[in-house]
Amino acid sequence: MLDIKRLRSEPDEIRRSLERRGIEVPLDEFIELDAKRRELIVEAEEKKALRNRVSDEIAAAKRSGEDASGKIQEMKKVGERIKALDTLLRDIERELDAIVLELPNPPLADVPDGCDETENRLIRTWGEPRRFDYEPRPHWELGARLDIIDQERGAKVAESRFTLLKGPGARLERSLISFFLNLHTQEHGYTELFPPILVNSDSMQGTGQLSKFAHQEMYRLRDDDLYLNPTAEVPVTNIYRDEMLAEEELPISVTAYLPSFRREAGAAGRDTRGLIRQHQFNKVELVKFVKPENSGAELERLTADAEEVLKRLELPFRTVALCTGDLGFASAKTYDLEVWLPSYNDYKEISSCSNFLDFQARRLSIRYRPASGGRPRFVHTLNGSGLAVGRTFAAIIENYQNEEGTVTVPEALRHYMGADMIE
RNA sequence: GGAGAGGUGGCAGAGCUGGUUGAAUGCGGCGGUCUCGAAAACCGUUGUGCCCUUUCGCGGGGCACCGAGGGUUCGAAUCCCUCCCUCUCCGCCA
Repeated sequence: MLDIKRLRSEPDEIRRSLERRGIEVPLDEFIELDAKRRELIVEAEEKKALRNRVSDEIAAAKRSGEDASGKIQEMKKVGERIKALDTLLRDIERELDAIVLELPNPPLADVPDGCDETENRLIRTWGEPRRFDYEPRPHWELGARLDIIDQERGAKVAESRFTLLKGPGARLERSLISFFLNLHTQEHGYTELFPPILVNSDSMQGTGQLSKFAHQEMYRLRDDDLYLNPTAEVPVTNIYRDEMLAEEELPISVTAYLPSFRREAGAAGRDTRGLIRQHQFNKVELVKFVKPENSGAELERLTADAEEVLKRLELPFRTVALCTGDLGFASAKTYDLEVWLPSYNDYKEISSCSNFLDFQARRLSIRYRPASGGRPRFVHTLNGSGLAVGRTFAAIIENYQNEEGTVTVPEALRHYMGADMIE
C-alpha cells in the first residue's frame, strides 16, 4: 500500500513513476475525496469534543443534584449528527481505500522501462549450457521412462497439473528441499520456519495477493475464510503483521519450505507438459525484514543466496532485472533467476527475488522502534524463491541426462540421494 | 463437537454496581539526584494512529483506540448482540 501522505504531498512524482508501469492514477478523484475526508473529520471531531465536554457537565450536574435534561436533549441531537458524519466518513474512506489499494508499488529508479518480459535487462549469466551430441529428451519423457514422474496417476488422484512422484523421483524432491534448507540455514544465516499451509484473507490482503486480478488464482475453501497457500511469502511475511519489532532484531532472515497451490487460471495451453506449471508445487522461500536503508543491499544478498543454490547444483542460469511492465504488483524491484532448460532450448524462471520497500509493511503494519528512540518506522520486506523445487527437479533431469536415458545425480545431492545415478 | 473461564498499555496486573480511568499498582525502559564509577535508594518521565495548528524547532490543541465488529445511552474498558482467539475439563483423533 502506498503512503497516502506521499500521494498527497508529491502526487506528480508518484503519477510519473506509476505511468512507467502503464498505470493511470485517478489523481483528481483521490484529491477530491481526500479533501472531503478531512473536512468531515474536522466537523465530526468538533462535535465529539463538544459532546465529551457537555457529558462531563451532565455528570457534574447529576452529582450535585441539578437538572440536566436540557443538555441531554441537546446532546441527543449532536449524537445523531455525529452518527451521520461517521457514516459519510466511512463511505469516503472506503472509496479512498479502493483507489489506494489498487495502486501498485512505484518502481525504483534503476528498474528498466519496458512493457513485457522481452524488455527485461540481462544482469549476468553463469555456466555454459551443455552441448548434447544427441537430441536431449525433455524431463517429462525421461521421468516417465525412469518411472519417477507419473502425471497420469497424479491426474487420476486429483486432476491435470497434479503429479505423482515415485521412488527416486520422490526422493529427489525431498533431497532438494533438504539441500536448499540446509544451505540457507547453515551457510546463509536464515532461520527455518514451517508455517500454516492455509492462510486467511487478512494475510492474503496484507501481502497484496488479493488484488482484483489475482483473486481467481487462489484456491479458496468453501466453508472457511481460508485459502491454500499460493506462495510461502504469504504466511511467512504475515508472521509479524501488526507487530512492533526492536531494531536489534533486524535484519530478520527466514526460510521456509512449503507446498504452494495455484489454479493457473488463464494459463491453459502453457507449459502443459512436465513439472514446470503445476497446481501444487514445492518451494523453499527466503524472506527478510530489514531496516529501510539496507533493503537495496539486502536484495543483492538475497539474490546471491538464491543463485548459490544453482551454482552448487552446477546448473547454468542467468539473472535478469524485470522491467517496469513485468514487475509484480507489490514489488519495487525484482530479479528473476532463469535456469537453462534443454527442452525449452531457453532459460526458464526458477526464482523471483523482490524488494517491496515499505509497501507490504505498511499494509501489514510491521514496524520497528529505532534504538535511538523516536517514531516507529515501517520495515522493508523482501522475498525470493530459493528455489522452486519442481523446476529445479526438471532442470536437473534434463541437464544431467545421459544418452541411454539415465540421470547423473549432481555432486551436491548425492549425500541426500544416497546414489549417484537415477536409472 | 459438549461444558466452563478469560482476552486491558513493552510485560505483569487492577478496574467491569456506566460519568476527572488513556486507564491504579508493580516490573521494565528513559532522564535526574547520590557516587571516583556502578549497584541500591529516591524524584521525574514513559503507547499508537488520525485531524487541526505551528516562527516547521522541539511544540500546542483535539479525536479515536482496553481482542474485532455492531448496538443501548447525554456518556461504555464497564451493559447487550455477533464473531475471533486463549486456557481448563470431557469427547474424538494423528
